[in-house]
Amino acid sequence: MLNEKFPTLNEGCSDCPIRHRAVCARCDADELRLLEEIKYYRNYEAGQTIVWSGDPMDFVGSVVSGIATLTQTMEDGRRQMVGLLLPSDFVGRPGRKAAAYDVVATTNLVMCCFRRKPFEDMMVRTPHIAQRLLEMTLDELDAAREWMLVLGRKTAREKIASLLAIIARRDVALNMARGSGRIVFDLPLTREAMADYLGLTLETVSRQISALKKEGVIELEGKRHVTVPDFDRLLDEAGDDSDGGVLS
Amino acid sequence: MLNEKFPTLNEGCSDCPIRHRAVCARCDADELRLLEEIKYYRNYEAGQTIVWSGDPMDFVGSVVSGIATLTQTMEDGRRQMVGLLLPSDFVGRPGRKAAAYDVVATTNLVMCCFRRKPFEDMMVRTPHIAQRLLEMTLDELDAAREWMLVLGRKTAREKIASLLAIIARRDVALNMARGSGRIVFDLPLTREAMADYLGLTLETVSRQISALKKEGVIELEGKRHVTVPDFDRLLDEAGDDSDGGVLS
DNA sequence: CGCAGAATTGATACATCTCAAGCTGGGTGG
DNA sequence: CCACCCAGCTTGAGATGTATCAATTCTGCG
Repeated sequence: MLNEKFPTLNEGCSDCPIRHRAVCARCDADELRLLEEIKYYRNYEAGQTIVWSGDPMDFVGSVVSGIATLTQTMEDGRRQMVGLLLPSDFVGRPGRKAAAYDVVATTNLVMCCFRRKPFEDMMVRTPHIAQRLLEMTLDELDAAREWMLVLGRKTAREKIASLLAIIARRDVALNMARGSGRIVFDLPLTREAMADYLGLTLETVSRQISALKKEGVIELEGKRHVTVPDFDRLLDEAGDDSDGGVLS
Repeated sequence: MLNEKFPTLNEGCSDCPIRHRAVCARCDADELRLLEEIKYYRNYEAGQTIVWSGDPMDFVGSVVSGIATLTQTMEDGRRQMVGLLLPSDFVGRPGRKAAAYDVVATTNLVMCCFRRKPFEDMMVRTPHIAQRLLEMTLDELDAAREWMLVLGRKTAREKIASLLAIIARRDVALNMARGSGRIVFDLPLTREAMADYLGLTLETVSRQISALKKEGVIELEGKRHVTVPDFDRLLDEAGDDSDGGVLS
């Protein structure tokens, strides 16, 4: 594992890139100090499995950088991705000893880990952590339900457009690269991972991406580099309400 | 609205049927007393919509008896159920002013409601409530992810078997009617609601139920009364691991 | 160069949807 | 009391979207 692949991390929480969004977001300086005592960083390489479903999991943590996936696998090998973990997302469930899903790093990944038991103890004494975790879990539940609509009712083309829209939206939020109406980003997933996310085969994913490209909804450079010239058009293909879908 | 349709409710929490499973499960006597001051019961008839997606929602609450559903609807009318609410399940999201989904009573329903603002205030002061809500939300998230596998990867027959297994399991837990290996219950959903849950058409639901019946996996009396002679056989048809699927 | 993993493209099979007709059982009004 | 009605359900026949199987092509890399 080459250290140079990963950003050097300052151990302090105060200038952590996910400080204001992760499970620690509401903690004050004192609480952060307590967290710093039980935390440690861990690096994973692209493709590496972080834990297997059913295996004991003695830590919980936050994705600091990179992308991970949660997937479920049936006995005969059918796979369904059930979560896409982006920076600041939480991994693991307090109170649960074994992983319920396979957790896989799809890019190089840095995690901020807490040993499970000390973290659980701290949660009891620190309402700020539990409050934030509740908020994040409610958001994840909304996202999961949104995805149920995609899986259950959308066509293959709409599924692809929905996924592209999600990734595009995230990149706009991160890079603030508005200005032109064009959105540019790299797909963080292989065609197969996209298929697992969308409940499709990788061939269907490939065909639909080709179709969207041919019709000018997206532009492709190589396999992964995507340009969306007109985001509203993409949303339209996704079958979403044209408004921002504002909840809360 | 005929009162006789609904059970008469003792106003006290102490002998409430969902006392030990709902959001108030961890509350002590003092906390319960505070909750009692802001709670009120509300009855809904089968088929009645409790709130429409997007409408303001000035209360949260628990299902006391009966069954409700959460559904999302696309502009063109495609519908996906994203939640099935059973007794003790929580409705609404603290901090959110408008409903994110349509909430519909599919049977006569009794809800224990709390006005939103007082409940939110109380949550801040009462960790027991927030803790329990976190636990329940994590469980719902697991259920949603389980359902994503069903929607994304299972065949129509497996989907039906999965739904029957869920309902059967719930009834076993409630009625403790073990003894013979036979499980008997009534479907609380129409074919159409089942279709909305499973991402199928109602015709496909009907055909698959007929097939399972013809092959002896289930027995039917009328349209709704189901007998499962061999639960393991049903689980097998659902494509689930044969073990109990024990998590946590 | 040549290999391997990732992706594309084609031909065909098949599960589910769609459209359509008919059935069933419980309730209602004549 | 019976005929009718209607929502819920079943069943059939044909259309269609996606999966499956198979052959190439791309791309980066040792």
